Formats: sequence, structure tokens, C-alpha cells
Amino acid sequence: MSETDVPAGKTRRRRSPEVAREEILNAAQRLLSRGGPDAIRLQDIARDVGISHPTILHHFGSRDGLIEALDARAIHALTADVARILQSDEEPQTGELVERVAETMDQQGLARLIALWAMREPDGPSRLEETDPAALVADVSELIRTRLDEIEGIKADRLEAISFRVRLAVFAMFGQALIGDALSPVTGQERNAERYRFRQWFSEILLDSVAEDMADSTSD
Amino acid sequence: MSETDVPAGKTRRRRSPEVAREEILNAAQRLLSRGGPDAIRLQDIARDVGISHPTILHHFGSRDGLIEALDARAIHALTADVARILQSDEEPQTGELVERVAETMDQQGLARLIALWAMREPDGPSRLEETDPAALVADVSELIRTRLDEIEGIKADRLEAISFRVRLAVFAMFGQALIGDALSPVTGQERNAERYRFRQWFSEILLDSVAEDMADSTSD
DNA sequence: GGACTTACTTACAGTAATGTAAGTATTAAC
DNA sequence: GTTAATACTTACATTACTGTAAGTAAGTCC
Repeated sequence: MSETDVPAGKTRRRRSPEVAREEILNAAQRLLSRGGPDAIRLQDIARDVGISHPTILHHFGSRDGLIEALDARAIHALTADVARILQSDEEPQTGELVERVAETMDQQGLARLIALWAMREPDGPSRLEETDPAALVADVSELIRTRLDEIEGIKADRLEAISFRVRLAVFAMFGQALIGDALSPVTGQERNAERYRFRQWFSEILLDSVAEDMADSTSD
Repeated sequence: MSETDVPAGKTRRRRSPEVAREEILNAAQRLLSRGGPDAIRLQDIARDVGISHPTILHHFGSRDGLIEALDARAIHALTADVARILQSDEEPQTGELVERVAETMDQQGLARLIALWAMREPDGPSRLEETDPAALVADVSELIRTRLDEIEGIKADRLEAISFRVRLAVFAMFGQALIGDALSPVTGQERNAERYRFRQWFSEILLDSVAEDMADSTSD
């Protein structure tokens, strides 16, 4: 089978650069989400989109450029997601936050992307242009601290403990998405139910630890 | 530079199959631990060991065979580690368990191996021959439950809660090893200290949650 | 010490992937 | 309608990696 299957339509479609990039990234992410790191092959992606593979190079410069763009977009998505929840007018629910992060990690294959990104550089992941996960954690932690101040009226000055919690939540959802199935004997129908139970249990753990911190800080 | 740099020693060394496999696996793991999934190249590994790359194929059949052997060995190592601690005569310390798992994940590059393994199969990781991580979690959980019975004299019948804790610990250490640096603003000297603080904080969280469970079960 | 096994080497085949060069077609501007 | 810009295609060069085939040498058994 040849690389390009041009069906009925004789004329080729000409996309705007933005749309083209978007479609290519979508296809790449779809391929990555099943099938390992080697699944990101330019020709496969091109076939999925319905273009020839040099077009991808035209838009992203190189395979590495494509992967970087993938990473950047994914992390941006997660950032936006978390920030939106935290900045909404309603009281931020720990459970909802956990659910949302889990969803992004799981369904959209973000966990795989992050893992891939983390493994690409020797000594831990390098920063992405315009996207610093560490800064994101810091921002989220600061937001939560402010929230706690407002709601509880308590000065929770242990920023580190808060950021630890954020980090633990990211680790937990990252781990569940990536290797959760391996660690659980449950499969099929039960799978999602058990995952949900785990997340609920985990949310409670987090809340308990906040409560404990509060108790400590009031007793000072 | 040619593939093989045979230095002074003219005669070639002949290893036993076991030793040869061991040396090859060690080199592969070393290469993987820095430099992503593509870093497992037969020629590079061969150069590291001081053999020619077909020898690797001779011992492992194929590149995939090598990777599978890598995975199996790593998971076996972790299994043995955890089991040894839990079955030792001394009272198992949560903190020590966390430290040990973290060490294996971190130093020996187990986290990368697991991530690679998890990403290789489409729908979650497949089982490894003779090594079922899910069974390991179950075993560890059962061991902990027995321990709790003995030490506390309380029938902690919530096996699921215990296995959740084990799983969370694995996720946390896995995440810290793989993406910990990305989420933390701390670098250099401070890095290890902060990681240690995180693990201590995390151990406390775990212990608190156990205590809470105890309280619940006694009040029944 | 001769025969056998097998760890190991060299040389090569085959494959497949990224990236390049040059040309084609589509859209928009004027 | 002509021109300009560029998204896109085809064909190809390059490279590099896995895997194979055949032969060599290092131990082992009798």
C-alpha cells in the first residue's frame, strides 16, 4: 500500500498552518496513546492525517520539533485545566481537582507524553519553552494557600507542605495512568470503578492531611 | 571509530552465559538510565561491555528479548527488596520501606525501565514471565496486614485500603524518580535534601492514614 | 590430546526511518 | 487575471540500526 491513499477527491486540501499543526498533533497523540514511544513515526502520522510526511517536517522542522510541540501543548492543557478550576468562583473541591487531573492524564494520554518527555533528557527533564512545570506547581500551591486563607481564615504558612500535596497528587495520577493497570488485579468492568475508589480514597487522605496541618497551626 | 576497540589483550574473553547476560544487562541499564528509550542500542551496549553486538543477539535472541529480560530483572529486584524488608524479623518501618523503594527506583533507573515497559504495550503493560506486579502488590499488602495484626493486635480487615497505600507509595516514588525534578524548583545540593523531606512527609501521611483506619476499626 | 560445544567475531544484507530538493497546486491580494 | 506566497507532493539521499551467515577460538569431556 502506498503511503498516501488519495481517495475520490482529486484536489488536495490546503489547511491554515494552525489547523494543520493541530491535526498533526492530534494524530501523533492518538498514535502515542497506544503503542510505545516508537509509535511516533512521521509516515504513520501523515497517513492518519491524510498528508505526506514531509508536510509534517514543513510545519515542525523535525521529528524532535514535533515531539516538543506535543509536550508543550499537553502540559499547557493540564496547566490551563488546573488553573481554571482553582480560579473558578466556586470553592475548589479536592476531589474534583484529582478527578480532573486524572482525566487528563488518562484519557488524553498525557501520562505517556510526560513520561516520554522525562525520559528524553539524561538528567531529568529539561524545561519546555514557555512552560515550566515547577512554576506551575508553585503557582498552584500559592493559589491553594490563598484559598485556604480565605476559606478557613487560617494562616497556613507551610507552603512546602502544600506543594508536597500538589506534587503527590500529580505523582499519584501520573502513576495510576501509566502503571495503574499493572499494579491492580482488577480488569474489565471493575477497572474504572476501582480506579475511582482509589482516587476517592486518595482525596480523603489529602484532606485529612490538610486538617491535621490546620490543627497544628491553630495549636501554635 | 570502529565498533570494537580491542585494546592490548589479544585473546578474547569467554564468559559463562550467566555472566555475559549479567554484564550486558548492566550496560543496558546504565545506558537507559541516562538517555531515553532510544538509548538502548545494541552497538552501544556492546561497546560498553567490550563485545560485538551480535553476541548480545546470541544471548537474548533479539532486541526485544533483551528489553524483556531487563524489565524482568528489574522488577524481580524490587520484589525481592520489598519482600526482604517485610519478612525481616524487625518491625517494618514505613519510612524505611519508602526509602528503599525510592532508592531502587531512583539510583538503578528502575523508574525508567518501568515506564518504558508500561509504554510498550497498547492497553497497559502486559505481564512479564514469572513476574506479576499486581500479585506483588497483593502479597505485600497481605504481609502488611498480617504484620498489623501481630503488632497492633487489631483485625485490620480492610485489605483494599492497605493495598491502596502500597500502590500510592509505588506511584509516589515512581513519580518522584521520573518527573520529580521537573516539578521541583530546587536543584543541585538542595535537591536530595528536598527529596528526602518529601519522602519523610509522605511516610507520615501514610502512617497517619493507618492510624485513622485503626481508630475507625476499633470504634466499630 | 583430540573432538565437541558454544561464546564470540567479522562482514554483510535488509529495512526503515528521518530529512532534502525540486516541483505543483491552492489561496489571497491587488 | 496576474502575481506572490506557501501548503503540499513526489522522488530520492542518507543514515543507522537490527538481524543473519559463516567462520574462529576458548573452554570441556573423554
